[in-house]
Amino acid sequence: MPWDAGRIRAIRTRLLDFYDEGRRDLPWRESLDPYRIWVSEVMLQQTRVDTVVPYYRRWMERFPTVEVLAEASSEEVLRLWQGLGYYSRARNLHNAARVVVEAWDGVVPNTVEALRQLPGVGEYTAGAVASIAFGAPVPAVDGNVRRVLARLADDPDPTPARLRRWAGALVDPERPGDFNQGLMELGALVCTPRAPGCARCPLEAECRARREGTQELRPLPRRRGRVRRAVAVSLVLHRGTGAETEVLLERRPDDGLLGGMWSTPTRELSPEAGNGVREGAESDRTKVDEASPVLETLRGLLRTTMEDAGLPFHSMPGRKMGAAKGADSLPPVDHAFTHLRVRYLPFRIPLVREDGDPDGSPDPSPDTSFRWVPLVARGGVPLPVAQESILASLESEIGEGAEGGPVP
DNA sequence: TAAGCGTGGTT
DNA sequence: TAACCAAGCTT
Repeated sequence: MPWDAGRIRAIRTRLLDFYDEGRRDLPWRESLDPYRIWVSEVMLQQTRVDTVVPYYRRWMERFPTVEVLAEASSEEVLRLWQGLGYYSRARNLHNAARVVVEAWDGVVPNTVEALRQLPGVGEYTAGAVASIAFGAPVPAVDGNVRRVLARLADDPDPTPARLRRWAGALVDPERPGDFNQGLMELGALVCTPRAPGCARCPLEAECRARREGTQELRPLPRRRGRVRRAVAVSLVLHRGTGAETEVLLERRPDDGLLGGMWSTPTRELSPEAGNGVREGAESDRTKVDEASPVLETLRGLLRTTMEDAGLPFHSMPGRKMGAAKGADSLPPVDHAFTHLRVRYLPFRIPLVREDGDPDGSPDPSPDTSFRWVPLVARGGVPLPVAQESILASLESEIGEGAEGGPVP
């Protein structure tokens, strides 16, 4: 343990003073309601405070209690999370709310061990909720705390177990929630990853890295894996005209990338084909000649989509299986995930309903994951950012030539 | 233990 | 443009 009892007392006092004077006014600091603290901690996982604030306000307006959240549909829950990323957080929070209502009679459990059992609640979140909402003298080690402690102890790469031990010894038993938030606040505002403000740090006198001049080298950056690159074809089937336009969307499986979110049917190119496309791609539209792997992928995607959604090919008069060649490309959309960079190549195909043909473009049967959704309102379904972008370009394309022409 | 999982801001 | 980062969790 790098600090004796006297040092620990000094750290507690100075940190709590710092927090009392400099704490930011944030919406989740307006009450100690465990549910509200819990939601904020989940939203803040790997996400900036400024980004979270508006989401948090909307969430609390719609889901003010754990009971209200538990009764909501997963569709609406994801819709309110749309744009925040890491969507498993929303699914886990929703499921955890149901657990709290059913197994805990609607009362959020007050121990680290019990909180830890809830889906989406790990060691950090359990400690944060237990200390902030319930006053439990337990540590809460996030990225900020890791950085602050690594510098205080001048340890290049402290293990999680060591960090928990240190934080547990330091936490103020009288005000554990404020102490833990103070540690995080210090990391966020003063003890920053680059150019830390040591001159205004309340713990400067206790900081070994500062004394050694190594503060900017602590802690060691986490090495990250390679970012995979991919090219994918997206099929934008639409029917109707103008404000009545609808697009065919598919709900993605609950596990994996963008789980539970809705999307135009999309298929990745093989890695080799994807590389070829990226090398040749310059224009803002995708050219598809007969031998193009893009066209092959689009053909396969079109066929399986029509089959799976139960749409008859005669809803594309004169085109049938040749419909893919008649597809119009929309502008490519480049999107970067944490571990994946995708170039989406969207193609649109209008499905027409001939007079007297009631099966022109029927609704998919309810047991499929497909649905026709109004383009303008997006049907209220949750969409990933890249899909919003694809649908926006369809809107602007359809808007031209419709009433009034393009918007100035 | 390491990889998978989003997005937007900053450098 | 690319790399890096931000109140982590799950498998």
